[in-house]
Amino acid sequence: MPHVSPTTPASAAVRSDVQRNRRALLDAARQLLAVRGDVPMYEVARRAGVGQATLYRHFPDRRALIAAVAEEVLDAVEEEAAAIPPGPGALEALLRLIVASMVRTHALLQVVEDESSNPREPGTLLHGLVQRLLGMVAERFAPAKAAGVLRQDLTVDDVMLVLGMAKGVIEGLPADERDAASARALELALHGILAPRRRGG
Amino acid sequence: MPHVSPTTPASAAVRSDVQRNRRALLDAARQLLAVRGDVPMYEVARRAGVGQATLYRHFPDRRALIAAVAEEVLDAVEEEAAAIPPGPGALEALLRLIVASMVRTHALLQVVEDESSNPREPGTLLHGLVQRLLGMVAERFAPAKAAGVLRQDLTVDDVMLVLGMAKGVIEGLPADERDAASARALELALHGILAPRRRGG
DNA sequence: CCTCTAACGGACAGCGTTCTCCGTTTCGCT
DNA sequence: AGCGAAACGGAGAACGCTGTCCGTTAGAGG
Repeated sequence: MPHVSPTTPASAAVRSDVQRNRRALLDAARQLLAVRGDVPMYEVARRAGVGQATLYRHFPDRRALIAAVAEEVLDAVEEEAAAIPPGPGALEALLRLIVASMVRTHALLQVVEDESSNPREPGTLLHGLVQRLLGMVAERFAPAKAAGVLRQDLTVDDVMLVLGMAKGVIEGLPADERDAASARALELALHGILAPRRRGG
Repeated sequence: MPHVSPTTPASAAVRSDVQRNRRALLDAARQLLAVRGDVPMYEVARRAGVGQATLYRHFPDRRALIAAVAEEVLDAVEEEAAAIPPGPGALEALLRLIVASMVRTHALLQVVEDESSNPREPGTLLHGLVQRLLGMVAERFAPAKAAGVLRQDLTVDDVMLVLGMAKGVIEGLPADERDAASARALELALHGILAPRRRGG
């Protein structure tokens, strides 16, 4: 059997409708996840204009869909982050970027939640994404700390904690208030709510 | 009909089993809500050792039960808060108290979530509790601000935002890490993650 | 144009949860 | 002890959601 039968190409090219549907599903999911995190699967299918079976053929379950959306969002964040000039201020800029993206999709919120719940446990579908997020932050953390921009007792975990804090503010807030509230929250996390100290204590 | 029939007391005293069951239900709910926020109602009934119908007779729906638990927790917080010496530092102490209680029950998390989602909309079952929480904070906010302990651009809303941030850190975290993580988060929110400024900027 | 196959879609089975119905028990009073 | 009323409990109806089944459709190559 060194050759294949006529009508069965060895490795079939991806059919056009498959690509199209996958795109439609991801777009639909992203749009719906922008508003709420607990979107029913059939809503996603409906919005994408496909049957539920198609959805499940592309993504074996709910988590897989969320992960796929989150992955695309992370891609976008990474791309935007690439435009940030490296240096002590890069971490702060990255945080603003991430929080702004969290406002736009609950998929990223899931990633942040997963990070805080089981930081080191692999096996989760989201784990790879958590690692990516962690990596992006860690990369900018070191220079910032070295330059003395950050408190000296700070760890990367603390920075991730800040993302968890932003999550708390965003979720359950009507969409049109998320931007302002999360920006303010990040501002508070960066500078604190107490009056500036005179010295370095 | 100025007098009542023998077997129907005008305003019946609360039957002992009613009181007992109500207590058992609230205790069961509080214990279960300490771990997770999405406890099934029948679990609460089972833990309390009563039937589901009894649960629903006492609390018309899920939200009513949560609200009742939250109310008791808020009572406790208020009592503890009374022991805080008034003054500029009272707000910070109160925040620690509230966050510590949020760690111990998801009922309070619900209140905080409700606060952020519709701060001014009455009608909600939790609205009264939100008001109480808001009141407790506001009471200590003014002195702190006047004493210059707080940043001068700060509003009470910002302080509530800090509670929302703590919520984000707490929820979805395994119970045994909540204390440390939320305390650290509060610390960050109070002082910020950036290095101390030399002057007052 | 024809055929083969992979992909599709709607309907539905299954599940976990909320809330209700109704026969039975318990309380409080005499 | 006896009685009426109120509260109880388990069983189950109703619901929303997830994930699957199978007859039908449509893509791609000959």
